[in-house]
Amino acid sequence: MLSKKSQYAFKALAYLATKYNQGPVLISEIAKKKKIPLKFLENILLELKKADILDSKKGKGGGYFLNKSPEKVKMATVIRLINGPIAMLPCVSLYFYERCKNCDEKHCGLHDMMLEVRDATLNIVENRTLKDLIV
Amino acid sequence: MLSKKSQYAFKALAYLATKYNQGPVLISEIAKKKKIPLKFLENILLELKKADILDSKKGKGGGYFLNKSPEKVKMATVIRLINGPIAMLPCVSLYFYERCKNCDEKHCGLHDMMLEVRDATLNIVENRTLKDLIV
DNA sequence: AAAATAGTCTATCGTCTTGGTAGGCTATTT
DNA sequence: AAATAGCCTACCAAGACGATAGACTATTTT
Repeated sequence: MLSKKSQYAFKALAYLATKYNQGPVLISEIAKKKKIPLKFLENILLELKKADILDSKKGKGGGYFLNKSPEKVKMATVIRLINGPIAMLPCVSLYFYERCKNCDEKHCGLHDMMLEVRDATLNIVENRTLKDLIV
Repeated sequence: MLSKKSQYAFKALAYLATKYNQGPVLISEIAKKKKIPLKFLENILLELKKADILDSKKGKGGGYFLNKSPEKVKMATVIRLINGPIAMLPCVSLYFYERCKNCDEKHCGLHDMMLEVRDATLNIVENRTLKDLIV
């Protein structure tokens, strides 16, 4: 399951995507329009900024805005950043890989199955972007 | 990510699948062979029994055993029982559905995308069984 | 320069989940 | 009756999750 934080992140990003190239948007505006707790949203946006997905401007007329066009931000990137691994097991994760203890990956049915699930999922989230969030 | 509990469950079930129709297997045997904390495994097996996946026998010569043949136990069933929802969002879950607050499912890009992910995943885990865990 | 604006940073907090343990109880066999 | 082996209830520590507080810094306006 995606955490609430991830859902908030996607709502905020979708909102910013609709405002792309229209200047900075206030955290408070996003929080109000998307009904996200303000201070919680602050943390999320900051994290997205540190990952170079967003940029910000301080002072009057400031706010947050997308650092690149919506179709350049992959869903997979955001999920990994805010939610963590996409795979169902560490031993089949690309970005959060960990070897299985007491289990030979070459002869593990669970491993093989979860690898399939991972690929099926990646096939979607690696090929969708923030642009697809705007309906 | 699958919880450690789920991974233990699958290891235990895979072991019991290899012993299908060979009489009861001691919890302690499974725990030892699969390196699972004994008391924790007790809980897991009991849960699987209550869900009619396993059955047990008390007293000498007792133990746990599969209640039906390995190919009749779907991966999806076990995941839902031990791990919870398969979908990434409550609003696209079949068995744990919850309506989205402040979000119209008919016009939500995230919803549509997560529906795709869910279907891709279900397509695998609904069509694989414990039999596929044995290599 | 001062005041206002708006993001940044650090810390904290209550609650729930996760992983695991303990110990007694009950049913079945020998 | 004694031994075996699963059943049940309770508990606990650590960490994750969702959220909040408050002080700090950078930028703009007056």
